[in-house]
Amino acid sequence: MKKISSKQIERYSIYLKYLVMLKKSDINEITSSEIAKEVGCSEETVRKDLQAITENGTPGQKRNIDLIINDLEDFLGYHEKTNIIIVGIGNIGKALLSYAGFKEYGIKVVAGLDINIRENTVINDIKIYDMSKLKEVIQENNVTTAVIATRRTGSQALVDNLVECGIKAIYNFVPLYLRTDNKDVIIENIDIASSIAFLSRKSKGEN
Amino acid sequence: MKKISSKQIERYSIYLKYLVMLKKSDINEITSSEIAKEVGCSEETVRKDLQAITENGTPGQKRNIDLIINDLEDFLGYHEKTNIIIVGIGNIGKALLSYAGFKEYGIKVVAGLDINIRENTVINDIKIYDMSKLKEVIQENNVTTAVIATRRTGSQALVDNLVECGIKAIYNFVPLYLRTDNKDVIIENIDIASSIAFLSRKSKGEN
DNA sequence: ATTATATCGGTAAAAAAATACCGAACAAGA
DNA sequence: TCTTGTTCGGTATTTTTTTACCGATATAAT
Repeated sequence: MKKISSKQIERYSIYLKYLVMLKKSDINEITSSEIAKEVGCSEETVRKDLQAITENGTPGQKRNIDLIINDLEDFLGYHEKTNIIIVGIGNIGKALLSYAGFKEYGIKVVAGLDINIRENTVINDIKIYDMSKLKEVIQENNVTTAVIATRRTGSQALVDNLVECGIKAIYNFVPLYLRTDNKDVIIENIDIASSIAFLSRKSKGEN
Repeated sequence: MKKISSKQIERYSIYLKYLVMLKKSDINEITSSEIAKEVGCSEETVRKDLQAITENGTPGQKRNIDLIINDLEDFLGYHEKTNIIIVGIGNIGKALLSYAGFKEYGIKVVAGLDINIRENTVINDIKIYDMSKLKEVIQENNVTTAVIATRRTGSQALVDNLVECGIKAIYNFVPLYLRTDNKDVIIENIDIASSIAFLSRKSKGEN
């Protein structure tokens, strides 16, 4: 299979949302050019994107939306059941524990972790454990994906620890660039405040 | 000034975090190749990146970290004071109201907004208003940047409304692809759950 | 002072991504 | 059945991004 660029992946997610929306309006077929128009890229780009992950359309015929949606969801991993843990139960951690949006992407938060946790803490039906239980929680739940939202201090050590425990994917809300030498592990660094600051600056023009 | 690509911008943010970390260890000078090694890109890329936003270094001499940090922060907009509002005070909205990370990027949350708000609601010293006050709040605080974290329903209409009220930058946590035809307005669509699902799938290999 | 070392910035080359073009194929209507 | 209109997928072109090369220059050691 051909390599798929990150920009392509972003577009997939946009296509999907658009198609799902159409589906709700009982529209069942669509052409590449219609998608292109909505998304704001060229018709050819859409075709090339779709060719990479779904079966070819028939010339002269519109594409079946259900089929595309299914293949997009497949590609984006929504059909897989994903167990995750959330490490760091501060403001963001708590919000994620209660976030309703996970379900439809197949994500289940199986546990939260933090330091200084009282016994039997539960948020939104999710049990919160003390950090000392980290390895246990990961192994017993067969988790390979972790979201971290701790303070800066010790976050790189936490990453090392998570990798050690068998975590393969880390979604990082700590405003630091965290990394690992382990090539089997992916880390995605998110910095909300930084992104907003830059977005704002960009909107003010002086680029 | 030359055009700066989005990948470049990502790297800037990584450089900055690395340099700030070094600074804390009382390191004051650095070479492009050292940065490259840390970040995992080529030495030439780092130089080209830096050339675009900071003054040239001197051959044979290491670069002054403070200088680079300052120019990076400038470019990324951290030195500007940015007022923002948060629309939609659910889980994520609340978390953002209490998020400590904004300050160091020059961001100040001046108000929250949602429907069905009781009079005099305050969270983390930030006043929460009813949506009916939207225009008022935006204009009185001279806000041009909004974060939205509402439900899906009506979110596109909200965007249209925000644009109407003079908002120029929207950071969107609603899991929909929201857009505007106004070319002066930038919208950045974030979908946490989708990103995590895809990250997880990617880590499991079958790409 | 001279030489060795290592960095610098600019340009050129390579790689990757987006876009445009084109003949072929299917559907619909005459 | 034949014609017209529209979409399809593959290839070619352009654009963007990354990487590599190169002579020049500053520092440090001899």
